Amino acid sequence: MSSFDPVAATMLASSFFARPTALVARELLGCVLARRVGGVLTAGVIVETEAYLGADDAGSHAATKGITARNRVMHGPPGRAYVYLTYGAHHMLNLVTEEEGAAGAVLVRAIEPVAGLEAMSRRRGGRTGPELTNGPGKLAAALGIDLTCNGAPLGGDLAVYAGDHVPDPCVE
DNA sequence: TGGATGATCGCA
DNA sequence: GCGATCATCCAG
Repeated sequence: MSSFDPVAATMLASSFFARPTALVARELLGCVLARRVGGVLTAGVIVETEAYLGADDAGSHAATKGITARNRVMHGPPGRAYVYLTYGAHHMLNLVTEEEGAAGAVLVRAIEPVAGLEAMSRRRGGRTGPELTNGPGKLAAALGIDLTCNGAPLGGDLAVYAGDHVPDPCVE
């Protein structure tokens, strides 16, 4: 019963991502990231995100003066997946934010698996536990995210849903 | 703590 | 065309 139900959940529309990156990153916390591959549904609650504004963030790939093939997706329309391979062995799942023309993306650093645990564990080489998706590269591998998902629009095999009850954010 | 590993960026 | 960098993960 702990399984995630995409039918009852509300999928986040592109308008949700067409907002300030920092805000989207914060709002994404608690949301459910769902991935469907070969009819197998895997999903996890986003527990940690990192906002990458782009031009102002030196760590972002968009820190360069112009738009490169890699940052291209960042500058594109929101509500799309930006998959990036780093260290030659790990994929990073980013969600493009801001409206088209503005660079922005949110890196999903960690999620808590709620559905398709077996599939995730299987992809992780039989590993289990919180370490399944306790890291950027881990969650991408667990969800089966690869470079083929780069630039893929959300709503298909990859989508983000709002939790049944989003906790009231305490203003700090 | 350090190594592995693939792709990308900037410059000549 | 070459060298350097990268938002990490795993093993001992």
